[in-house]
Amino acid sequence: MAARRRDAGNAPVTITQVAAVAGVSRATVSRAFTHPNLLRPETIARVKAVAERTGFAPNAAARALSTGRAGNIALIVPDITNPFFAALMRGAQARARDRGYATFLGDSDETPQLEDVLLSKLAAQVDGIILVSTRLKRARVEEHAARRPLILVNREIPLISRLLVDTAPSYAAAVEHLAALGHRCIAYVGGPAMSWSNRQRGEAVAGTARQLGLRLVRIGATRPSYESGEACTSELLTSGATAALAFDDVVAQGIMAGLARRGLSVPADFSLIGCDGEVAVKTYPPLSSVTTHCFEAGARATDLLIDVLSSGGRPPQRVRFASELVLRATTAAPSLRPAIWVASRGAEVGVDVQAAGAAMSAKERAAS
Amino acid sequence: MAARRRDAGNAPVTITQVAAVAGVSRATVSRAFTHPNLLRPETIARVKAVAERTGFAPNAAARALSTGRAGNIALIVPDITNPFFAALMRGAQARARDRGYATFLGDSDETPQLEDVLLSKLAAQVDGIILVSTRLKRARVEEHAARRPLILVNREIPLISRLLVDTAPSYAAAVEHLAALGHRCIAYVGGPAMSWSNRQRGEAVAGTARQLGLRLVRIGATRPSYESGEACTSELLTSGATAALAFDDVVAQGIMAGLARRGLSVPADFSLIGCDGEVAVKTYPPLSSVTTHCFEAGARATDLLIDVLSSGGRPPQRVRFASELVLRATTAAPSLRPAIWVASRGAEVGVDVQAAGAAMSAKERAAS
DNA sequence: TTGTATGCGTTATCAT
DNA sequence: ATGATAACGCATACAA
Repeated sequence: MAARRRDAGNAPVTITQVAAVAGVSRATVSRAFTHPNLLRPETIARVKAVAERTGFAPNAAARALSTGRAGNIALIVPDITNPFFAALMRGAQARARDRGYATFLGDSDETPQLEDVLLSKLAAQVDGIILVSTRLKRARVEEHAARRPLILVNREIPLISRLLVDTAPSYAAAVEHLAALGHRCIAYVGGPAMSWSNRQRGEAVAGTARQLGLRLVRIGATRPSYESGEACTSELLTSGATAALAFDDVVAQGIMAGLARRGLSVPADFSLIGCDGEVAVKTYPPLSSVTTHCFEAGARATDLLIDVLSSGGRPPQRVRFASELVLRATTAAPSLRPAIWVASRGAEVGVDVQAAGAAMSAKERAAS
Repeated sequence: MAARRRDAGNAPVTITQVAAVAGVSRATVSRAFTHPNLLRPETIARVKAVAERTGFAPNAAARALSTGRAGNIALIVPDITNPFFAALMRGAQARARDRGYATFLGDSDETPQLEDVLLSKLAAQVDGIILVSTRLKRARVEEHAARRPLILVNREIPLISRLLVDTAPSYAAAVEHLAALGHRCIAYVGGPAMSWSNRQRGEAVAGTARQLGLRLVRIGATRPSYESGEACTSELLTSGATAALAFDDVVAQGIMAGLARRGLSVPADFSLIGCDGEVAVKTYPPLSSVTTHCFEAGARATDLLIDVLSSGGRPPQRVRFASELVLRATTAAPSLRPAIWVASRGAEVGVDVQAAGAAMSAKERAAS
């Protein structure tokens, strides 16, 4: 029983106490909050007044136990600090709030194991789950989906409702844009191997490059991070490519820094295109990028989940979400001087930049 | 009653069913999960086997109702997409998971009203709340704190436990650093008026500037965003300052872009220092910045809350969290040519950059 | 329009 | 070491 926990003076006030004070039954108090239309206005007023005065707040657990509805959803993403996921979460959470749901947050740190743990723990107290860019293997996702209503964002599994941010046409357009500018050899700097988005983007780039007779080099950034983007720069430069499409803005931003450190300027020496649009507007020069409307996508994901919840067992939906290529200031005709040549020259000229970089790291190390 | 909801085929399996199949009482099943030490190993094994086979998962609502503990905490922040809060959330959520708690996410979109709504709705189903950088007025915070255990991050209210990321010494050091470089007039580009951090930083800057005989101009960025940072640039340049301390990295990043658009280079023409450290390492040149160790701060905040939860009514704690000034590559001796002069010259030279910017906005508008 | 009675699934007390 | 049973606070079918 719970009574023994009530040692503290400020025990939460319950429906029973409100009923006693207001001189009505517990059912009436309950109805005053959940079905006001069944009650006389004056009764409602009296009950609400007492509730206000006593500081009554419905016990969520009791309500959930009684109704079977928790009024909660869970949102599981690989990395909150990635601006794409952050914006998506923001949209999803805002919409959920507007529709009366509270949102659990799960950050899986890009690891399938943690995803699995989060999924299991959160499933117990939510009505449904939004699983974003999951790196979990299909069978495992299906098992979880069998237990709780679950929708996917950016992952394709036939019998599960899903929202797919369709970047393929935009990546194709991006390749065409680069070709039109005169680029003959381009690179795709990819993201996580298990990522549906990465496969989609890679295929769109490869297909279009083939059609247009462009040479394509593929470079892998395992985790979609600034660091891995920057780490790709050397490989990018030696590859012979004069332009690159990155898996996302964060990777592109890393590449921009890598190029700048080598004395190369974008887009004069190298052209670059990212994806998502959150970081892109904040770089200098502003990054040309495939905009995915992350915030709206999050809101739509919540809508889709709530649809699924209220439509007991209708066939799964497959919602496509459009993206657009937004040209800003990081693409231009290929440089006449090979970037790799400029870079090696830049290494000499830019000695103090490099040195400043090294000194800085030392300081950073000391500071942390 | 709940039975009528069970029309679907896959009703969740309960403790009662597991008990029946395993040939034990419900109490035993419960104990197998919560107090295994009270049971014979073979009994535990049998129960767990049945649970596994039937796919039993404890009903969180029932458990919460019975124990009075939800096993949840809530985290309320002004803006998830701000890298400081994103990193903090990540740390807080990770620690909470490790300590057996699930985390609700609330994004208040920088508005006190929404904060209030979130606080009220989430309070019902959590054991405690972490309220980050709240813009709510003190009395309101105290009311909420009276209902549920609640801790503050970066807000000072005497009787409530709080974690304060102490950036004052680092801002003071930053001012000293600029003075040592030879700057005589500096600017502080502030953040939200209701922000405790903003006040703290502003005072540290003002105090140190006074001590050192520096002229200080204060410029206000209402919301700590890239856009408002960029919007401050003109005012910054006309102010006569040769260096600026920003409220955070995001604002500093906006200023960097604003300067770049005017043909000014950092740090040659203008020195800049930000705060937080997440964005700072990703700009070019890398931004000198006060590192707040956001991730660890989040983890500590969770620890503090759980402390408060388990220490029924001990006196409130006040935890200070240190920060450090990390010098990267955005500060230097003041330019001999006034920045404002370079900027106006840059406006002519950089006409195509400006034009590109304008064209870009048009495209962006069309795309959205 | 309101009251009465019952059950939601779990945990904890008291037996055995 | 295990079983029987009474709460936990609320929502609803049913009665009035």
